[in-house]
Formats: sequence, C-alpha cells, structure tokens
Amino acid sequence: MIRHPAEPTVTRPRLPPASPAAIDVLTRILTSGPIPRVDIARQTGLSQAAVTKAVAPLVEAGFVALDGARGRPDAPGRPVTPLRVVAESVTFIGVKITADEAIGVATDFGATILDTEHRRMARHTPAQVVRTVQAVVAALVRRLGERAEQLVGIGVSVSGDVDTAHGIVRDSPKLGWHDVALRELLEERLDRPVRIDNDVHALTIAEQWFGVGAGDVDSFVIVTIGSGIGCGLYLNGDVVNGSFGVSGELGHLPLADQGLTCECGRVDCVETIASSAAIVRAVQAATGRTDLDMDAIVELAHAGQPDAVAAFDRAATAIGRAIAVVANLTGPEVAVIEGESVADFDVYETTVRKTFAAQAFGAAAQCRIELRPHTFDAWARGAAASVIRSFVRQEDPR
Amino acid sequence: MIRHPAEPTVTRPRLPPASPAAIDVLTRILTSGPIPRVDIARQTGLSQAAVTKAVAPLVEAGFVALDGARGRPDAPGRPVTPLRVVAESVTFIGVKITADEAIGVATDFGATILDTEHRRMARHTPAQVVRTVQAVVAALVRRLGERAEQLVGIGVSVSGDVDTAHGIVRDSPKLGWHDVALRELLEERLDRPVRIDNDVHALTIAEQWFGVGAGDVDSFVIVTIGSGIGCGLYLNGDVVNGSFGVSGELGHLPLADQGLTCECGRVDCVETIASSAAIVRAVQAATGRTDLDMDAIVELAHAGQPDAVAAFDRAATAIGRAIAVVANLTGPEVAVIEGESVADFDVYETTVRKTFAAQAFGAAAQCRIELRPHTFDAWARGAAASVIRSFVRQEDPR
DNA sequence: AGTAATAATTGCTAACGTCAATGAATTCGG
DNA sequence: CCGAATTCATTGACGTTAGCAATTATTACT
Repeated sequence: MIRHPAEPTVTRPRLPPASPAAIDVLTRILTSGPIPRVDIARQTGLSQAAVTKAVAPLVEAGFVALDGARGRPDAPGRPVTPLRVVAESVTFIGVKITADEAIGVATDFGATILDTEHRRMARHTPAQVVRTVQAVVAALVRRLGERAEQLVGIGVSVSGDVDTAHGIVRDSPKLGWHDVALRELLEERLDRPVRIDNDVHALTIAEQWFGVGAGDVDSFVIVTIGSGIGCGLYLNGDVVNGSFGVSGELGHLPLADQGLTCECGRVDCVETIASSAAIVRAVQAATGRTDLDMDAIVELAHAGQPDAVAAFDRAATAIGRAIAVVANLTGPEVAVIEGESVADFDVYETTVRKTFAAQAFGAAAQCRIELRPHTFDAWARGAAASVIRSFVRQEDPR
Repeated sequence: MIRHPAEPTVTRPRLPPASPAAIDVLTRILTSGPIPRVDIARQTGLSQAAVTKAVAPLVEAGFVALDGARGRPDAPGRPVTPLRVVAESVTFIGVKITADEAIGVATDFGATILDTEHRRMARHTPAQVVRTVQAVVAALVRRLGERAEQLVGIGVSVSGDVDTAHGIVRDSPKLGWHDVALRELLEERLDRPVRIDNDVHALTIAEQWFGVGAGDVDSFVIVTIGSGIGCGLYLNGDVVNGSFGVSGELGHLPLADQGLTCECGRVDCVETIASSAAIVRAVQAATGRTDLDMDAIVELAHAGQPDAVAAFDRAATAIGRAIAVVANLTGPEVAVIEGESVADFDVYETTVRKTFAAQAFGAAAQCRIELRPHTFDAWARGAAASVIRSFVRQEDPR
C-alpha cells in the first residue's frame, strides 16, 4: 500500500462490495447489456441464482436497472428481463496529453462522451501540463453541474512507458519526460483519484469493453494511424502490457521498402510511409506544393490526383503488411484500424485488405479487418475507459 | 460434454478434488518447488492457513512430500519445511509426430524424461501414424514396467492448426491432414486418455512450467529453429493461442533480404535464410559441395570456413531482427532461442544479440535473450507437459 | 533458560455459490 | 378461455472455501 499525498475529500460513488464473480456479472451487463440474467449465467458459467444475488445489490444501489424492453417474442415461457447499466449513475473524465494540447472528455458509465474540452499548451513541462489538465478538468466539471457529484475519477493518458500502479510516467520520448510522478502532481490539485495510463493501452481497454471486444471477441488488435503509428493487443481475454510497459511498436517494424530514414534513425520503418505525417510529406514532395495539408490531400486523393492516391496506396500496403505480421504472430479475430483520414477512403481499404490477404498465413487470414474513423476524442475516451474498468473491478482507481 | 468412444478402462491416478486456489498452490510446488508454505502464501496472496489446508490432501494422497532439506540457515524462527512434488507419483507420455517419425518420451511429474523411443514411418497417413504412435507408446509402457500403472495420459503434438478441446487436427500442411479426429483414433487403441496439441503450443507450456517461466517470468517468447522456424508466445501469464489455433508464424515474416523465394511462395521469409535447411542449402551452393550436412557445416563454421560462417551470420541476423519484431510488439521479459545446431556457436549468438539490440525499441531492448540447445525429445516432452498441466488443472486430460 | 522471531496448524466464522424447490409470466393447444 | 408446457427469476438450505486470530512448533540470540 502506498500513501497518497492528497486523499480525495469529496465522497464519490462506490460500488457495493462484490466478489470476483459479481464483478464479472456487472462487466457483462456493462459491455453486453441490455442482457437478461439467463444469458449472463450461461456466459459466465454461474448459476442463475448466483446472478440474481449478484445483481440485487447493484440494482439497489442504482447502478443497474431493468431494461424497458422485455421478452423474447414468439417464444413460450416467461419473458426475459434484460438488465442494463444506469448510464447516469456515474461520471468519468479522461484526458489525453499530447506535446501541444490536452484533450478532455466527460463520459457516463457506458463511456458515452457527454462533453469535450480541448486546450492547447505552449510547452509541455510537467508543471505546464498539470496546469492545463487542471483547467480542462475544471471546465468539464463546471459544465457537468450536478453530475460532477457522480464523478468517480480522472484518467490521464500519455504516450510512452507508464507505470500505472505507481502513477509515474517512466519514459515518454514525445514529451521528453523521465520518471515524472504525474499522478501525485495531479491529485494535489484535482481532489479526485487520478489514474495514469499509456495512451494505446487505454484505447485498447476502451475497445475491449466498449468497442470490438464488447461482444464476444476475445482477441483483437487495434492499429492507430496518426502522426505516429501504434498498436494495441488484446489476446486471450487480456490486454497485453509489455513487461517493461512498452509494446505495440508497430510503426517501427521494418516493412516499408522506399528506403526512407525514420526519426528513430532506422530505415524502412512503417511510419516512414504510413503515418499521416509521412503521407503529407510524400505528397508535398511529389507535387512540389508545400501548402498542402492532410485535408487538402484527402480531397485530392478522392478526386483521383495520382500523387495523392499513390501515397495512400503505399501507406495502405505498409499497413496491410504490418497487420499481417501481427496476425501471423498472434492470430487475432479482428484487426481494427483507427485512422483519422484514411477510414473513409476506398482505395486505401482495398489495398490494405489485398495486401493483408496476400501476406497472412493460413488461418490467420480469417482475421477480420475493420476500418474506422478516429477522432482525437477517442484517445481521451480511452483514458476514461481505463478508469471505468478500474471502478468496476473495484481496484484502487489509481 | 462430449461422449468419447473409448472411455479408458484402466484406473489412473487422480488428484484429490481441489479448488482453483489449491490448484494454484500445487502449480507453485510443481514449478517452483521445493518451496515452503510461507513463500507459496506470499506469492499467491493466500493466507498461510489456506496453503496448509490445500497441501494436506495432496500430501495425504502422495503427490506432494516434505523436502528433506530444511530451514533457512542463520535465521531465527522456526525453519521452513519446503514442499516438493513426488516425481514418481505419476507418469506421462508425450509423442511428437513429424512427417517421417514419431518421437516419444516418458516423463515423471516434474517433466523429467525417463525414457525415449523414436520410430520412423515410411508414410504419414493417419492410419500409419496411429500404428506408429501405438508402437511407440507400447514400447515405452513395456519398459516403464510397474510405473506404467501411474500413467495418467498421453500427449500427442503435431504442427498445424489443432483443436485440442475436440482432439481434432484441423489442418496440418506438413502432414497433409485436414480435420483428422486423431484423439478418437488413438483412444480406440491406447486405453488411456489422449491429448492432442499443437507442437509449438505444447513446447511453450513446457517452457512455462519447467523452463524459463518456472521462476517468476510472466511473459516470454520461444523461437524454435529447425527445418522450419516457429514461435511460441507466453504473455501476461497465458500461453497465446491464436483464435484460429494458429499463431507464431515467425518463420514467414518478410525480414530476410536475400531475395530468396520461400516454399510458401513469398519472398524474403525469415525461413529462407535462417532455418537449418536454408543454412545447409546456402553453404552447399557457396562451396559447391552437395555432400555437406548440418553436422559437417557446423564443423566448418567452427573451423572458420568463410562460407559457413557467413551463412550462420546471415541466419543470425534474420533471427535477431525477427525477435526484435516480436519484442517490439509484445515486450517479453525473455526470448529463448531453441536451436539444434546454432546454440553453441559464438558468432551466431553475438550476431543475434547485436542485431536485436540495434532493432529493439526503447524498453523492449531490456528483453533477455537466451540460446539453448534443442533436441527432438524436447518436442515430445512438450506434449507430455501439456498433459501434466491438464492433470494438475483437473481438466479432462483430453 | 528465557526471549524474540518465524513457520505451521487449528477451530471458528463469514462469504459465496450451488442445488432444488418454488413462484412468475408468457405461448400454445384444445 | 383455461390448463399445460415452457422459460425465467427468486428463495432458503447447504456445503465449500478462505480468512482471522489464537495456538503450537522450532529455531537463534543473549
């Protein structure tokens, strides 16, 4: 047990104490609800009686409710009474920190975003970041009004090697941080429990509970495409967290073949042709027009401008190969590509799928590939999801 | 529950019924023993009392014994009484099937090999394989004598996509099998429960309990180098089993750079320069001497013959890169290379480490690399380890 | 010898989940 | 329209299990 400098003084919502099995039950209601007790029993292997007993205190405390919709039509027997989580019963805040801004969201129990707040920072020293996060949280809390009373905790995600248990950012190249006790710094000012997490890890948790994994998928991969390229693994029903806090360095697999040198000093990293920054660079170089930004390039590509299309195509090839590598190694059921500009572009999708199919080995080729538009808010929502999960599991939210 | 055609008629050893926590206790005794109760309590988070209660029936039944060595010297207080598993209390058989032979081992509870039996096959049809396995098992059982009465079950491992729960080989390219109900076929003739498993999966289980993972490592990677190249992942305390039964296709990552075409039809697969077959091919081609086999080449390499050294060096480079890819994606604590001819070759090891260090990203570079000689028996031992694990976990051994 | 320290055991208790019986709410057949 | 069949949900008794706290066991140190 670790002593915390600023024990929160505000009373916050608490789940009634629950056994591991009961937590499992609540998790199913949250991620697969509305769901009747029978189905929960079948899925968890518990008896119906156990489910009933687990659910009772949750309903009593107002976290779970009977869903209006009843019954399985045209089936004999007593109709089911589906259970769902009471979305309004608790509130969470998630903040994603980048080098130049802090992005905050407030969510309900179901990770639905209620409000957002972006705030730019001139610098990203720990002190400046703490001030900015504080401002973001303050704005969200103010606008939450009454609902701020249900605020359980605040999740903060950063890229790099994060020690969640101790709330320390061990090493974040993008921020230039090393061993920063971020949780301590924030809790001194926020009066709420703070949970620090790696950004990709948090996003993977969000997908696990509120995205692809919410159904019955027990292994998937997410690939995030932005200025960099990241990768989150969910295998055998667990989010993979490299033993040193680092994993998912998909962007630096040496699978590109253009001979470009990466920021990291090596050649042919996937990022050199597949990140959004790389796409912009490539199109600018090919056209000689340095004024083009991503939006303009997407427009050009949709219009069929050859340089733009070619850049997306090369990027898609690299991503397809990268996913094939991951799939060949780990055999996930689904791979989700979360990209800002690439998701609604047909040529991109086609090339990714084609490349993947050519490179995937045997049964790994059965892996489904989904493309999905990705907003910056999703990162912040991930940070919130991490807090939601710790809340449900009754871990110390930190 | 599935009905089995040949329910074994021989009574075989059974563990006293145990709760999950008690199974955890036994697992620690098996994998980390001799170990005193206090340490088990600390590691599992159970109370000492619970450990005492869990251990009692196991000692009673003769599966666990108090270790002779006592005490922690020079410490006050009552000395510890370490517990160990009674190696002789049970016996297991594991058989690895390749295209041209069946390799069997008999082991005790601690997966120590008691006896081995190899038998070659002219063909590898299911019928022929069943006959050969039967002969291998019969020979082992005969030589086991009295100890055959303690035989719990027989593990059989094959490469490819295996459905262990149903005992079916879904797809094995090397054997040319498709949906073969191997367990059923074998149980008809063996009068003992049979467990079918993927070979790499089984080997990973052996490493988890009786190899690198036996201490307190909770994520590692094994890379097997032979005629092909495989990869087993143990992450977050669980053996990764691709959702389609396939994973670990490390040999076909496109990381070689010699432009060689692989059996699989693609170019630059790691296997094209790093498998033992590839090394032999390369040296034969370079020297023009088609009479050279692996043993001869290893000798040449040790003697410093340039072509041989270069071939090993290229192979080591590819393996180093491949491990870096896996480590960057999953962040294991240890990577074990199990190779038949490469393990005791300094130049190989040096190049692997150097390449890995250059390619590993950030904290992933902390991954330890171990080289280890690998015998064919290890595959069969893996099959036995898979049965040992199912026995301890009180799963239906199939 | 007595004290401190650590390990192991014991009985008591509380928590939890299953079982089996009961109650609840519907469809369907006559 | 009523009862039989069917499925879902609840209840209370029971058994298992693990923690707690007190007790016993065995050593080192003074």
